[in-house]
Amino acid sequence: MSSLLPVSNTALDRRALKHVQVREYVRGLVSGAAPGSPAPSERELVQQFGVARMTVRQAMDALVADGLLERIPGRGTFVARPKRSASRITGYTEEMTRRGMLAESQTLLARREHAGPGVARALGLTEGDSVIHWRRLRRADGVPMCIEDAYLNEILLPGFLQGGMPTSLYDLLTSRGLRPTWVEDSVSADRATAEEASLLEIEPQGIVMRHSRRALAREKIVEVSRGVFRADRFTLWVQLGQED
Amino acid sequence: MSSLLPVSNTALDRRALKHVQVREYVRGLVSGAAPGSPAPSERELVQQFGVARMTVRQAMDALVADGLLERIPGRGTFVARPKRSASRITGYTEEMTRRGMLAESQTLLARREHAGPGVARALGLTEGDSVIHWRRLRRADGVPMCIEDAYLNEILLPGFLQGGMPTSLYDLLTSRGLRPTWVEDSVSADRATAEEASLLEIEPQGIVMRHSRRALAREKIVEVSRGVFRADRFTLWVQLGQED
DNA sequence: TAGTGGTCTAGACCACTAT
DNA sequence: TAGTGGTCTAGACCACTAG
Repeated sequence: MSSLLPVSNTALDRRALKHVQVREYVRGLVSGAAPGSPAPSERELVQQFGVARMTVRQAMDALVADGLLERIPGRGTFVARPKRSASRITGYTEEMTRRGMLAESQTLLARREHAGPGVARALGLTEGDSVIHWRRLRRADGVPMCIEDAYLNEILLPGFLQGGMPTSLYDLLTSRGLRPTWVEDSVSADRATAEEASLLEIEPQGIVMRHSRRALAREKIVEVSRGVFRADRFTLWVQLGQED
Repeated sequence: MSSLLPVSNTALDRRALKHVQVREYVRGLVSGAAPGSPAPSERELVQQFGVARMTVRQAMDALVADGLLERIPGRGTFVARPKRSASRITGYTEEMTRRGMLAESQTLLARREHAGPGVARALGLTEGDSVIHWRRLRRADGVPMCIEDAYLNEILLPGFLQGGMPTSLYDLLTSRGLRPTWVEDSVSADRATAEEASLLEIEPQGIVMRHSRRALAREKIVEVSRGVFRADRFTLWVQLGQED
């Protein structure tokens, strides 16, 4: 089904596990291939790599579990068409960029505070513990879009306030290995307060969407935030996927 | 680690695959067990079932992939603590019940219509195709909460309008094997129209949240809906999870 | 040291698909 | 009939953990 390569091209590297080598070899073949195109058969890979079939199956199992390959009994193994997936967990900058808008932020406040009861509970800390409070006015294509208050667990982010504030919190969290892998969001609709209306440049009592988020990375709460969005310029989109 | 059972208690049923039998046996042991408690060791199961170790590993691999078990090299296999997962895909009835409220619905309209351009595109049909249009006023604990317009692909739901309308659309879809496994939602905030305000029993121009959904089952669009929620009584909650 | 999971071998038979 | 993936065997050696 696929052209046989000389063994020298797929020679085993003694330092790596065999099933990993087979897996990564097949992943390379498959990445970029059109959905439905055939992968090498298991017995073909047994020949190429000189390993047992169970070893090849272990490699292929991983790729099938990843959704890259699809097995069809009696026919072969094929490149799977990408499955519809759930929304990626993003912050404001990434989300607006994805929508083709220019994301800008203006820091209104960035300091260490003692956690009040609400923030402490949300961050899983004790009242009075040190937290980072970062308030920004966030624009999209130059127009005010959102006022965001983020509270961060300072223990997880030492030196955060010294480092010069980044544009994207999520980029920074990613670089520290703390990109959220689970979030709980709530969204409601309300009228803006006078201060909010002024900052967002909307009419007094104008409609806003209030967004709250608790974000976890490595089973720890790294971010708690509240965002107030102009309802006339913001629609929330969410995709949800479920197995079976 | 676990008490040995007489072989007769775990005798092999010739009609079922061995790895499935081992898997379901272990699943039974594990369900309800406290996180962290040990599962039988692989070699123990080899003895009990009289199968090869690779067969036991195949069974355990499935449970590990399901997130029920966790392997710790050198120590054993243990009941994993449940991982935080994404929101379950639900309809109104299920969601309100989950929140501890009584969900009731009043059908305002249920009929076959010819799809307009918007609905046709959303359902992946051609303009003029037959669709089911179902409009309901939905209450929670007796109070109006939402006006929902659902459009359904009639080809996927033959005889739908004849069957007596159910309370829960998602229960019906589930029973027909068409429970959505992927949805795309959008949520925005707005002022109610006069008709909406009247039905929802809120002040004219009161604030509402507009929710739209496209729902897929078996790679086909089964439901397209729009809901208008009273903003004073409804907050949207979403959990999102991501691997790594 | 005994027990665990991780990896790997070299076969085997089956049901199924395509030619 | 030849090839495929699905299942299964009966061993083996390794690194690691715990008493």
